[in-house]
Amino acid sequence: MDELTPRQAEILAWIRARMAEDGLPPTRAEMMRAFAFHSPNAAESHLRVLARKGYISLRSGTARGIHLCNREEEDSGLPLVGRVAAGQPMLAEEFREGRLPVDPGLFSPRADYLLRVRGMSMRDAGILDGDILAVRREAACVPQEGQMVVARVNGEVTVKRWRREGDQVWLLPEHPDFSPIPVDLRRDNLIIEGVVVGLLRVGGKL
Amino acid sequence: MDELTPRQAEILAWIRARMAEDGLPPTRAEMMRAFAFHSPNAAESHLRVLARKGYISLRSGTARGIHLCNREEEDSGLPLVGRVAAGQPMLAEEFREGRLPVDPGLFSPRADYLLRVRGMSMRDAGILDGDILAVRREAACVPQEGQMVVARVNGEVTVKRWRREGDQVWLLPEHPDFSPIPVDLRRDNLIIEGVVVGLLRVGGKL
DNA sequence: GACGAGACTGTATGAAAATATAGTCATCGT
DNA sequence: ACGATGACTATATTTTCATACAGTCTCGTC
Repeated sequence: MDELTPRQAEILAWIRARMAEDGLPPTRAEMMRAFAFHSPNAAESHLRVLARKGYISLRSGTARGIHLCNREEEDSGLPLVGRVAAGQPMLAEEFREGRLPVDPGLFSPRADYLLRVRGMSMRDAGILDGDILAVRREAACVPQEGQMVVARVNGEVTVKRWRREGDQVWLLPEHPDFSPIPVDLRRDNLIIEGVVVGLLRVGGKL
Repeated sequence: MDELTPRQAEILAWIRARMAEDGLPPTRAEMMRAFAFHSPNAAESHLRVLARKGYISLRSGTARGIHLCNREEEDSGLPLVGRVAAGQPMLAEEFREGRLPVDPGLFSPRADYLLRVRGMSMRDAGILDGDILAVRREAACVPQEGQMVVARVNGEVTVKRWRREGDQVWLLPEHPDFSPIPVDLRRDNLIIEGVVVGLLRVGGKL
């Protein structure tokens, strides 16, 4: 996919906006008016370039025959992250299990990604093995007492309830067979990967 | 909103499909070809009727200026049903708590509606009070052993695990404080309102 | 049996839209 | 200094489209 010049990007953005707004791709004449061109050919040649670079496709001979070639990335839904290896960033490609068609705004605050839960340590909070958590990335922000967080302790990712007493943090499981994880903020490396804002269970063992 | 004739409904359905398929509303000529009309005016007059009845709107003077007026019903997402009173149909307006932007196809089999859970009788299956279940309507179909169902026993709606032994059905809770509900198919009135295909927990007490 | 609504045919017409051709002007890399 | 590229102006030429007008044929109903 070729790079766009600023002008081309501007025009593509406008086309996107127009199509989102009123559902119909623009004509050359409409583009001409919008950008104060004095010739429909200015629009035509821009469309040609955008088509050549793969951002749109044009159906010849048809009115408003402009079709957006969607970047696969900004599709829709949220990325689902599976097992995360120690030391690797959360959203690294290797751990993605795909995307689920979930509206980020379904949760409040909105979710940034989905994480598949392993293990039963949060069973008594109604979170079972295989469940999918909706997670809000809360970069460098202190969680509320009792909030459920996705934390990374010395590289290891875990989902637990948050409790803090000064420099001492406790990551509390919700299952009698598991023990709280003590974290000393002065010694241990603690990263908050996000707070849990929702839960999704689909298929399988309902 | 006026009723449509079968022919009009057929044409509206085709327009919907066309627009979903290739993103562009059809022209009169395209409709003419699709329905083997011999005159573009056949298409034109159908569009006029659909517009008059409020199913579409037409932008005059613009190519492909057809816009679908979305029935609020089939908007998107799924209806969320709250407390259901005895004897009333599941999807009656009175019990709707609104709609959630959830893709029905997120679940498999696909969900038909969402139901908010009351009580803790399914706690040990990871279903808590206030949780939202995705339910697939399974009209007149026998559930699988052990499947979680939304059942209506003598008018009362409940979510339980299904177990059948001949004419005797047991609706099993998943909580030691609750007792199985015995249902005698010869005496009791049992309606399966659907099977549980997913779970959603959003906001609040995570 | 007249009447209107629904579902068309058949023919036109002008505006809307795609698209070609021939240039201008500035910028950038070689 | 030169050619390629980007961003246009200006004018034309077809198609493509929306849309009007004048009918036909078949129902159901009043």
